[in-house]
Amino acid sequence: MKMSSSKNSEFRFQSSVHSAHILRCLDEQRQKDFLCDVTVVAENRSFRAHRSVLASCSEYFSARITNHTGQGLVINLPDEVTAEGFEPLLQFAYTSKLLFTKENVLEIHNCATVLGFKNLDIACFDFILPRFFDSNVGSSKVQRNQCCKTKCWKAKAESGFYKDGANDNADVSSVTRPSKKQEPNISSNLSEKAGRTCSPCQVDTEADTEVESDYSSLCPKYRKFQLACGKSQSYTDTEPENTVSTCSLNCLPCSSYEKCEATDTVASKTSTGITDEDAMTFCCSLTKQSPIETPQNVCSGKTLPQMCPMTASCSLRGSFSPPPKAEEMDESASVQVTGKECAVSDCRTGAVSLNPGKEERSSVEMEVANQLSAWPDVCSSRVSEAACGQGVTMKSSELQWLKQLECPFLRDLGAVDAQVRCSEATSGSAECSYNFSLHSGEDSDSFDTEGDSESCTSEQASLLLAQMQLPFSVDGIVSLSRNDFQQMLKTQRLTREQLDFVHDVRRRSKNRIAARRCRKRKLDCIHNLECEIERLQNEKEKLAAEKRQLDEMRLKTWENYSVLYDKLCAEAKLQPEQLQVFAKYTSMAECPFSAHLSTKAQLYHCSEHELQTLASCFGSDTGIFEPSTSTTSANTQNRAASNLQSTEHREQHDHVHVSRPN
DNA sequence: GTAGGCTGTCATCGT
DNA sequence: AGACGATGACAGCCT
Repeated sequence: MKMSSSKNSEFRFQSSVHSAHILRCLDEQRQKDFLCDVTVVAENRSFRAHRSVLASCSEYFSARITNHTGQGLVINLPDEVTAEGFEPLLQFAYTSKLLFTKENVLEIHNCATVLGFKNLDIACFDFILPRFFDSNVGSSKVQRNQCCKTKCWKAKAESGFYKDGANDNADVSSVTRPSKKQEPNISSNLSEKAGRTCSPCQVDTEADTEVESDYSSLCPKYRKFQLACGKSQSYTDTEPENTVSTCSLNCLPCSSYEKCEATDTVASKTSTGITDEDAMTFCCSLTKQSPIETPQNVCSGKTLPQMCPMTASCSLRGSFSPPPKAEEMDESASVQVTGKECAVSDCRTGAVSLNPGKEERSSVEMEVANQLSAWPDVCSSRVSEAACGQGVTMKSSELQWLKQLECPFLRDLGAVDAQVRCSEATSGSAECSYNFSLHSGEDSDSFDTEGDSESCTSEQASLLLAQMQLPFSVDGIVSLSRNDFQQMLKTQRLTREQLDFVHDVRRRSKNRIAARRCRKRKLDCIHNLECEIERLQNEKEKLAAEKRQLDEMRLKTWENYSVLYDKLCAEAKLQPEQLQVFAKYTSMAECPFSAHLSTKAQLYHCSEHELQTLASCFGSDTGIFEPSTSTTSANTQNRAASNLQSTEHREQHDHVHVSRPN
C-alpha cells in the first residue's frame, strides 16, 4: 500500500493487493464454474474459464474470442496443444504461478508458444529449460541463448536436445576455446556456503505481501522525521534505481547475441587488449556456455587463485543460492515461477531489487529477474553482482556487452556504466582484476555518484590485501557478518599486523558505507523538508484565500441583516425603549436579530466616545467603518460595531472561534 | 586562484 | 567491554 502526495495535497491510494485479490476471486469462480463463459477443449478434456482472462493472457484466445459475443462459446484447441500442457497454463492465467515438472515443461512451453501466452515469455523458458535438461549446469556446458526462436526450441525439443545434456558438449565445443583451464570450483564454494546460509531458490511470493517502509533501519532523527510527517515517500522509494538488480545472460533474447556479436568487439579490443577473435569468442562463450569457460582474463588466470577476487568474493559471500542441478532435483519436483512485484531487497540476499519508484517492469522481467536471483549460477551471479556492485570485477568488454542486452532493466542500469568506468580506469594496469567495488548491497545506492576516488581507495585496499598475501577481497571483508568475519579470520593464520590491517579495512569500509548512507539520508531529509515547505506554503495560500472568501460572505450576511433590521424598525416603528425591552426578552439563540437589537438599543445610550471606541476596535481597513459624517454612516458604524460585539459575544457563548475581519 | 561539491577518514556518541 | 551504526568535522580531490 502506498500513499503518495503531490504538491497540491492530492493523495493517491494504490493497493498492492487488489490485483491479486481479483485474480484470486476469478480463480475461485473458475473452480466453481461461476460466471465462466467459455469452454476450452484440449484433446478430450474441457476446461471452463472466463473469456476476459483468457483473452488477456493469450493472443490466441484474444483472437478467437474477440468476435464471439454469444453464450456457450466452445474453443477447440489445435492438436499440438495438449491437455497436459494447457492445464498449467490455464492455472498460470489465474494464479500467476506456473507449476511444471521436468516431464511436462516442454509440453507447456510448446502450448504457450502456440497459444501466444503472454507473460510466459520465451526468456523464461530460455532460462528454465537448460536448467532442467542440462546435467552440467554451472559447470560450463550449458548452451544458452543460442537461439530464442520458437523454432529452435521446437527443433531442440524434437531432436531430443534437452533430453540429453551431454549433447551440449559437442555443440558448444565448436565455439568455445578448446582448452580452458577451469577456475577454482566457485560453484562448489557457492553451494557449500549457500547451503549454509541461503534458503532454497524457490520464490513464491504472495502478491499481498506488502513492501513496507523500513523506518527501523533509519537513523533516529530521520526516522522521527519520517514518522512525524507520515512520509509519503518511503526511504526505500528514494533508493536510486541503481540498486537494481540481478539479471543474467540467460534471459537474453536472440538480439542480444546478435548485438553482442556486432558491437562488442571494439570496446573489448581497445580497453582490454584482447583481439577481435577473442572478443568474439568471449561473446559467444558468454552466450553459449556457462561462464566458467569465459576467458581467463575476466578473472585473470595470471593471478594467484587466492588473489582472485572472484574466488575470494564468491567463497566468502554465500548469499546466493546455488542453482539446483538437474540431476539433483527430484524428478517430480516442481518449480514455481511466480510474479513478484516490486521486490526491494538486499543484493546480498540474492533477491531482486527492482526500483519501485521507477516505471514498472514487466512481469516477465520481474519473473526472470526473480528466477535469476534465486537461481544464479556462476555466470548470472557474476553478472548480477556486477550489476549490484558486489564487486565482482568485469572488464569493459563484458560490461559493454552487458549494455547491449535487450533486458531493459539491466540496460538502463547506471551500475553498468559505473562498472565500466571502474574497469576502464584499471584495465590498463591491473593484470589481476581486483575487486574494487565496495558496494555491499545495502549501499549499492550510489553507483552514479561514486567517483574514482572511492574506487581508488578500495582498489588500494585490495592491492594492499594482495601485497600482504591476504586471501580476502574488500567486499568479502565488509559484507561478512561479525561472526562470519571472525570465523574467517580464525581459519587463516594471520600475523598481528595482518589482523590489524584486515580489521582496519573492515572498519574503514563499513564507515565509508555508513557515511554514504548518512549523507544520502541527509539529502533525502533536505529534499523532503523542501517538499514539506512547498506543501505548507501552498496550504497557507489556500487557507488565506478561503479566509478571504469567508470574510466577504460574513460581511455580506451582516449587511443583509442590517437591511432587514432597518426594514423591521421602519415597519414596526419601534421606539428605543421598545427596542430595549424587545432585546431584553428575546434570547440570542431564539432570535437572530436579538444581538443586533440589543446592541442597537444599547447604542442609543452610548456616548459618541464609546461609539468611536467600538468603531476603532472594529477597524477601518475593511471599509465598513466610515467617518461618522452623516446619520446613515453613523448607523452603519453602529451596525458594524454591533456586529462585532455580537459576534464576540456569541463566540464566548459557543466557544467557537471566529476571526475578526481584517 | 577560489568556491563548492563529493568522498573518505577519524573521533565521538549512543545502542 | 567491545562491536556497530550514525554523524559531525576535517582534509583531499575534482570541477
